[in-house]
Amino acid sequence: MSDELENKNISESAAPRDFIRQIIDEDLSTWKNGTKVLTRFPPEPNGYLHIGHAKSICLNFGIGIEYNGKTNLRFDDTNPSKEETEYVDSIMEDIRWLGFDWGTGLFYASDYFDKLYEFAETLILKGKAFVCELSADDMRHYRGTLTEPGKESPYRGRGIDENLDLFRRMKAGEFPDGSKTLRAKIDMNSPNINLRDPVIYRIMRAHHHRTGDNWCIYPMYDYAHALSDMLEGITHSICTLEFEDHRPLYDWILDTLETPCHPQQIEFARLNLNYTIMSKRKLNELVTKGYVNGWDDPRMPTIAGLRRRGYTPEAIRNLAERVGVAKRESIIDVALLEFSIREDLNKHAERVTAVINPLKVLITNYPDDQEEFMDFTINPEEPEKGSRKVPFSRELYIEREDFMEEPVKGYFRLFPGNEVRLRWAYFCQMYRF
RNA sequence: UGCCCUGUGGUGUAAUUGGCAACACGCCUGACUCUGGAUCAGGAGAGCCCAGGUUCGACCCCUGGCGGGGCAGCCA
Repeated sequence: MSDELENKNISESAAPRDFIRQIIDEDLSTWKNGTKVLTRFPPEPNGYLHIGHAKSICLNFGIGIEYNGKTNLRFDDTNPSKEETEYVDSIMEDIRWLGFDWGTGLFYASDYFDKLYEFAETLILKGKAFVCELSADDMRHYRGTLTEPGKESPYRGRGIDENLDLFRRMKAGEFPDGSKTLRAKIDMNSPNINLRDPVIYRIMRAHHHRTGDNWCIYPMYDYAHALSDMLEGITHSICTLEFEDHRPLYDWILDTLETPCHPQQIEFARLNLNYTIMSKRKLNELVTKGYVNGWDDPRMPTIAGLRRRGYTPEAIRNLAERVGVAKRESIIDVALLEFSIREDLNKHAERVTAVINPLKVLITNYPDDQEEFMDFTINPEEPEKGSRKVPFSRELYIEREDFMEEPVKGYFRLFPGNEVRLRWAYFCQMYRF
């Protein structure tokens, strides 16, 4: 009995699994995180979500649902100079509209600013971070190039106490913007540029949408992201390909801090659609320069735009499922997006009829004084939706396109001598016109 | 010319992980007097980037090439 059940489950879940789900299956079988599966969707609130984000949302939240796990929504708000609350509101609305729910898992990277700061001091105490005074320009020169190793900053050898003192004073606001940074002490000779003593804190006096003016130093993405994932106990941190080279840094941060949990970062290829702009920067430009009427302009590939355009959440979710998940960069044909909405609309949209370009038809053998109401099925695929009544009489109108005086080959609609069926009504034949 | 990733029909994604390639979209043909942008039935289209190697046998393993993408923000 139990064997049967097991086999059934196996065969039912035998549908092609993408490599991420395969990794999760494997982790579950090796009991890596027990039975826990916790993902997260971490948008930066600096723009509206677009169809590309939808793929990531469906992936992350989809996994949360399938594995009986959860998915957190975490706003990655570590750069106050470009983030706004208008965006966090729109992002939440769009995710809900797509049909997903983060439950109690709503967070902001800024929720962790205090803890992040503590971790930074710990790094300094461990001799793994130092305060650097190189200018942005100098730092770039010291970094080396893709083919040449970098040079160590002259400030790299500072003592722990001095670093700690300086970092505290950075936080206290004693130094001007850009004058100092806190850097991880890793390896200036690394072939991976992300490991050449990356900046983890910068001084920036900007009003933060949540913490106001409490801080004048803000953590960098790599540092904040790894630790935020860790603090939430994320098991699988799914992101796009361009962060692949950042994974060693992600791991270095958690390993060096010897954190109690260490999420696994997994990268997949983002969605690309032909003829479609998928860059937040460019979409932002379209909006701010007034080329379109806002982020929800129906011409925009944003979730809000698609919604106004008439797309349904189902259609978008189906698209995400159809395009799959893999690591190779690809460009999906918009025809697939269009197919998804046609399919969904064909299945669920309620039909009504209208004659745009009318052509009068006289049913010569139908009584002049009679009128009856025909049942028009609202949606043939969903008969439970019932029907509505439409009058039928001697005189009625059809679409001009449905008639051709001289039919071309293959024309099956009304033409002299031809008999056709009037949908949901009678057959009729044309004698004169 | 450093490091990382990637290379299967037109476009995407698969192949129970060594036994000669499936699914979806698109395309073509036929059927249908009730949405012809629908439905149903068929079909064409890749021999898996290339070259060696291992093996009875490789899309799946090894070696070497070639192609595509990413990385030098105090952005994410």
